[in-house]
Formats: sequence, C-alpha cells, structure tokens
Amino acid sequence: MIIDAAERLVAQGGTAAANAREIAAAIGYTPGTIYNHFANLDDLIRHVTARTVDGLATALSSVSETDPVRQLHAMADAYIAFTTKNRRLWAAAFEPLAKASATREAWYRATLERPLALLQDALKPLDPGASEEERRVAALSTWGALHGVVTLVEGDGRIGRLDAAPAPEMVHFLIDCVIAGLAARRKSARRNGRS
Amino acid sequence: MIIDAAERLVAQGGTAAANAREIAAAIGYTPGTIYNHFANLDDLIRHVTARTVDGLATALSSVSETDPVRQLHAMADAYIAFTTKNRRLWAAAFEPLAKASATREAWYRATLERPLALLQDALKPLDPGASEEERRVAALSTWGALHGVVTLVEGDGRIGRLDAAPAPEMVHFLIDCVIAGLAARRKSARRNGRS
DNA sequence: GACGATATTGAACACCGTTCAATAATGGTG
DNA sequence: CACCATTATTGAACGGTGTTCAATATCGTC
Repeated sequence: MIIDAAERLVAQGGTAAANAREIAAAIGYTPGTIYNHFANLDDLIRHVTARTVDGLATALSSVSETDPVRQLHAMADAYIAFTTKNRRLWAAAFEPLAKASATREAWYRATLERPLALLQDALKPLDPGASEEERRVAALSTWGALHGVVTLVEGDGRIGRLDAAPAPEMVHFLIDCVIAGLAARRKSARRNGRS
Repeated sequence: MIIDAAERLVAQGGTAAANAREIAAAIGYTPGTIYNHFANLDDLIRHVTARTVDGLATALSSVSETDPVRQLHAMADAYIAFTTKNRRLWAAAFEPLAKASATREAWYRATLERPLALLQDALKPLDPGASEEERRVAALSTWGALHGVVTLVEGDGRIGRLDAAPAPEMVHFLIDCVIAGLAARRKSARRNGRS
C-alpha cells in the first residue's frame, strides 16, 4: 500500500515528488508510519524499483518470435517501449543512493537477474558454442548497451538528450552489432579448433 | 575558483558533499556568494561536469594507435580508465537535475560533442562508405554501449554492481561487436550495389 | 576623499529525511 | 466482558538542505 503510493508518485513526478510527507498524505497516514515499515526512503524506493524491474521482465518475456534475430530485435523494442512508458520509474532505478542501501539482499538481486536471464536465453541460439559465463557477459553487455543508448538519447541528466537518431534505430543498430559480433566469435572459435 | 572547490568536493564525496555551505567554506566565502555567480547549485555542478567531459575528451584524444581496431580498443580502455579514476565526478554527470537546468546552452552542448566527435573519427576508417549521419549514430551508439556497461557493472545506484566479468573485458566484447557490425553493414551495402 | 557600482554577507524561509516518547488501536486470554 | 501486552500510529521536534534578499562592505574612478 505504501509501495503503491510511492510508485504512483515516482511515476508522476520522479523521486523528488515521492517524499515522506507526500507519500504519507497520499495514503492518509503520517510520515512516521513509513519508517515503521521501511528502514528509510531509499529502501522504500528500492521496493518500487524491484516492481519496475519485474515489469520490465514481464514485458520482455511476453516477446516470442520464432527467429532468434527477430526475437532479439523485438525484445529491444519492448525494452525501449517499457523504459519510455515508465520514464520516471526507470530513471529512479539509476539514481544514486543517499545512504548505501541494502541492495544486496538475495530477493532483490534475484529480481535484477530476471531480465538478464531472459536476455541470456534469447542469445543462446545465436552463440550455441558459448559457455554460460560467456553468455552472461554477452547478455550483460547487451543490456548495458541498450541502457546506455537510452540514457544518452532520452535521459535528462547533465549529460543527455544528445541529438541523434531516435533510440529504437540506434538500439537496432547495436543489436545487429552484437549479433555480428557473436557470429564472428563463433567463426573464430571454429577456426581455432573448438567443438 | 568556485568551480575548483566544487569539483574537489564532488570528486571526494559526490554531489551530496558539494552543498552550498561546504563549497563556500572551502573558499572562505558564504553560501550567498555562490548565487551571485551561478543561477543555482545545479548550474554550478554543470560547469563541473563540463570540465569532466573535457577531461574525458582529452584522455580520448591522447590515444593514437595506427591500426583502427587497436585505436578503438585503446579508446575504450581510456574511457574505462577515466571514468573509474573519476568515479564520483562521472556519476554526477548523470544525476537527475533538481530544477531543469540550462543544459542546452551552446557552449555546453559543444562540450558534450567533443568526445563524440573523437569517437566518430575513430570509427571512420572502419566504415568508410557511411554518411556523416550514419557515423554519428554509430558513434553515439558506441558511447552509449560503453556508458551502459560501466553503469551496470560499476554503478552503485539501485540497479548496479551486477556480478559479471570486469568492465574492460565486456567493453572490448562490445567494441568487437560494433566493428563486426560495421563490417557486416559495409558488406551488405556493397552487395546492394553501393559505391 | 567622495561617490556610484559591484561584491559579499548573514539571517531568514520553506522544505527535506529522520527520530522517538507519547498515544491509540489491536488482539489474545482468563 | 474486562484486562493487559503487544503492536501501530502519531506529531512535534532536530539538523540538514537550497535559496533569497535587504543590508553592508569593498572597490575603482573622478
């Protein structure tokens, strides 16, 4: 319930709008109550972020193309669609923590792993020879690439809104690059006498 | 002089440590003075960020390998080295603005363009047939990819510090992907009967 | 030395996250 | 039902923040 209210406020006005007094007012309580259920505001917003990440994972998992290349591109589109639709929620996920919050709790790490696992699965058919470790690196690199482009093109930090092509086009370019990169790796691995 | 002090404080303790009273104390003035020279704190930190971006551009421009592929990888290394060495300054560049600051002034946009232009030049030999526009997209995508990986692996926001290979390895993987992607594009362009 | 322009001040304002003793509501037990 | 222990909620307070602005000090120039 508290998380609901916080989520709504962040979605509307960013973390700045989701202050203790506003959240409390939104649910008819007083600020003190929040601190009986969460260690601090960062902790609360982290729960909001967990939901957001879960939402991304759901959005990504609802993509199901048969062709691996199409699948990857469709996931990239879903990623862009989700992050632009939930702009402020997504931005909140990357804001600095005032106090080092407990971002290492098992349940929270597991949440962050979900979208990563989906990406990893999608990459599998494109690089069948790779180890789990290699695939994880590829998946994280790909996620990072998507994230970075969105930040640079759509983000409104001190660096951001750099003039360029629309984000989807750039992201598709990068996806094609990753596909080409994986293909090149397979080829060179075969040349060096691997399985 | 104000910028100097702010830069030092951000480098040491992040933007949280660079508050008006601390900055003023560091230079022997009072908070009010800062507001005679800058519209607000965001504006001041933006000047700090401009310096940081300039520093990155300088770091990137000092890379000069003869082989284009080596050049790109060396630039990626320089990027990682710079952003990890100046962790807090770099993080400040992507923090949200409290009040929509004037991030669109010409001199500021020009500063942001500097590292991008260097990347664009480095990409030139790898995709000689591309238009300026295409190259800009490629450069921005590449920057985004680097940025995203660093954020995911080294960032300490609510999403960040995801377990993976060290950032340099992942970044080199991505650079190889971009190179492969550009090569693939050249090939397909030639196949389709281009110059 | 006097005067206008400029720079600096410091106290105040509104707001923030957070704490905690006091208070209210709750629920199980005889 | 009455009782009490447990739990939840409160609201006032504290120290901190960015920011403003009339009053003050400093400076350059004639």
